[in-house]
Amino acid sequence: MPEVVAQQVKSDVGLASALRSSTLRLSRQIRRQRVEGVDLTANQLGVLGALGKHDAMTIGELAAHEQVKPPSMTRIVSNMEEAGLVARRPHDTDKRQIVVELTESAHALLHANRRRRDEWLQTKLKKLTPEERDILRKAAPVLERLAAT
Amino acid sequence: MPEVVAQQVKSDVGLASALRSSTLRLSRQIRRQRVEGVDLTANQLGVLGALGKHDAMTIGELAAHEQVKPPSMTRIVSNMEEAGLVARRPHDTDKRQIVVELTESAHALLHANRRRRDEWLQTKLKKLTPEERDILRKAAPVLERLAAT
DNA sequence: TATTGTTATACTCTATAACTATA
DNA sequence: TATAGTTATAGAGTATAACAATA
Repeated sequence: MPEVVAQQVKSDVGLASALRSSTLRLSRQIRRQRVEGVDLTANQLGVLGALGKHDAMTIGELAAHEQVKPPSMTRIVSNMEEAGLVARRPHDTDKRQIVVELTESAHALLHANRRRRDEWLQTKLKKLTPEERDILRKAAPVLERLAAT
Repeated sequence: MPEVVAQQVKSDVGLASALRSSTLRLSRQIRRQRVEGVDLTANQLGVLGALGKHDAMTIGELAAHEQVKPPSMTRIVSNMEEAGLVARRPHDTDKRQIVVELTESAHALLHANRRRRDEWLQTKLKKLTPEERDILRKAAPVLERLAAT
């Protein structure tokens, strides 16, 4: 019954509720799409994503970002280093700190994951009507603004 | 530079990419909003959500849904039972199976979480322009359709 | 003296294998 | 004989406490 949905969405309460449920559901499906053969833990994926954005971070920064304690992050980074995903190097000025960076293969993995998810989403978008795609095209910049703040 | 965004979104590739990144980012922020004082593990939250949708599920169904092995689900359910979130009862016809249901307080918790997230989203929506909200109102049913399939 | 990261140790969570009850 | 759930045991991951190096 699309009328019900449309009516709910007229109010701001209904809009928030509709956006919440569809965003959460869609995100779960997107997250499921990733390159096979490489199985990482949730925290490893988090570190990968954080380093993909911030380029270089210290152990402490990564621990705070992923909400784990420093000793745990030491271990996580060590495992990822063994797997060839990250590299440690000394901080430029503060010799106590350790800077962690992504390796080339980790960058490639991130890129491949992103591509796979986009391809999956594209096939889903193809199943919509042209009018629906138009609506989403207009909504995309708004959603980006909503997510950015 | 909004022009760049608008131009990217003209193609289906750009639309998929924009939807992917904004959906994932927004969902992370939504997930962060929840009632305080009640800290549950990811799997406990998953069980809570699954039971919220399907009302009553067996241990085996929950294990498959949360992608853990039956012995792990036995433990998860036992912990949640101690916390007063779920209750076990025997299956109506098959005495081997155990049916798990949410307690009243778990229903209340789910409801409170949903409300908190909606309120948070509403304050974010208020910061948009009326035109942007209109665009989202039109897009909401499309997003629900996209997430539903 | 404070801070960053690591090591040592204990605890929690999950999986595999074995067991019990029911189909 | 097969299936659903539980129990026993081992392995992976995280946290707290103690430690080393540097600020």
